[in-house]
Amino acid sequence: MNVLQFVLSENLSLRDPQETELGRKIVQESIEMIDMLGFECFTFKKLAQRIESTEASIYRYFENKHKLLIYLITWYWQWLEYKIDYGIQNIASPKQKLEIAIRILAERKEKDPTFPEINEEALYRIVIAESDKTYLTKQVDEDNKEGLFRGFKSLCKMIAGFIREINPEFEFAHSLASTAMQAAHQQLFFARHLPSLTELSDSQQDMHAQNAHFLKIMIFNSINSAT
Amino acid sequence: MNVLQFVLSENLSLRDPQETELGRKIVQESIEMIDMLGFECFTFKKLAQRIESTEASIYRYFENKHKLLIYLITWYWQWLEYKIDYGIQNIASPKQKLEIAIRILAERKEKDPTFPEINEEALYRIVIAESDKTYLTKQVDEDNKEGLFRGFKSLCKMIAGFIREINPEFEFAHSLASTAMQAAHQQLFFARHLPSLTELSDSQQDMHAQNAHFLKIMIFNSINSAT
DNA sequence: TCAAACAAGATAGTATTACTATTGTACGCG
DNA sequence: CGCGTACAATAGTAATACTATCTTGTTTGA
Repeated sequence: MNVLQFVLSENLSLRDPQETELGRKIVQESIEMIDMLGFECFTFKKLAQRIESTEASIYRYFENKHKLLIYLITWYWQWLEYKIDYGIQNIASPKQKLEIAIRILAERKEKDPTFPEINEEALYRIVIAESDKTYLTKQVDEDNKEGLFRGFKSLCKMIAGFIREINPEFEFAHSLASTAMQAAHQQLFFARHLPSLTELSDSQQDMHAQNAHFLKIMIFNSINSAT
Repeated sequence: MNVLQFVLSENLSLRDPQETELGRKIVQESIEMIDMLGFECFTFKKLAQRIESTEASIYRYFENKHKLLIYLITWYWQWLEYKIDYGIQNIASPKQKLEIAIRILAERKEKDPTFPEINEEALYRIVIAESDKTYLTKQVDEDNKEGLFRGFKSLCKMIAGFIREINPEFEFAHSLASTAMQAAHQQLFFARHLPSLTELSDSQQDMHAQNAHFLKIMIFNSINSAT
């Protein structure tokens, strides 16, 4: 048993994959496979072969691969929120809290021994390349009603809260927070695949620090604007 | 024949759809269908039924539906660039040029009689909901090598150019430009489907003006930052 | 004017995907 | 002992994303 585990929305899975051997295997191996193959080429059939189980068995945990993806992405956002929560303990200054949040958002992700079953580095790549696909669908409204996007929304609210603490007059706290959260990942994708869209470079060592620097400029200067 | 037509990359289509009746129909009707069904539910078979042609005939114009989507999105970015080019005629001040670009980027899109075959309003909705899918794939690097993303990159470069005219010291011109271009559409998507992520509201009349206002705050304050 | 070239319709076929349904079995618990 | 749970095994289906081939009708240019 784990020391810590996140409680994800009930609607995400048919049965809690953290509770059984097979469930944990599904989560663990699907991260590796989606990272390697990309979400479109990833199928339950291939996953079943890899974990030496059957398609039907996987379907008992996740309604379809879309829900599984949302499950993984949600886990990621909860993890980040947990890290930020932890990071701002005993810090009173809202500016400092926001700075810490940005740093954690942008920093390179490494294995977290608290969650031995999750390959956070692979999951991070999945978030960068696939997370938008969770909501860019025709069923977004139904999925949202079921609370499937709480992970992202919750962290956005937290960051927007820091922003409003700094300047309660600022009228676009949530817009700025969501824009920054998206940009944090998009810029890394661009750096790797469409480098002419960004100043970040995949080859530079401090890419993640540079990304945090960019986000800080964008956020802090926007907050204290005379509107 | 049209007065004006954009020259899109050769690699986007197997044969130029602007040249034939069938080609124009494919483009025209695919816009309506993707807007209505969403990209995943849209198929060449359904399109063929609608235009009373055959799947095989459509495949003679576009290798697959992914390329067709890129074709449409590219058309959109070229159209925006053309509108901005037109809008900044005889304007010398870089600040003003950037302001115009932001306004055009964020404003509500209406039918452009210059291009009678294209339903710009539907295409705009497609860009908002589907454009990220053009590059969030495992073949992004090959597609990029073929020059399929020139439309987006070109406009990004243009906007980054305005930014650097205003402040040549600013080190994240392209990052800021790409972030703003993405945010411009994302915020509208959020306003409609995930309203807790934005201050914009689908119901407010001046949503697009508000969006432009948000982007201006973000961009102009970032540019003149002391780094 | 005749033939070659091309556009596009008609038809058929394939591998894969995303499921659903049913049955059988091994294990643990009261 | 009997019951439920977990899961394997197998089969089947509709739809998708193509590919291939053959035919017809139209244009064109020598």
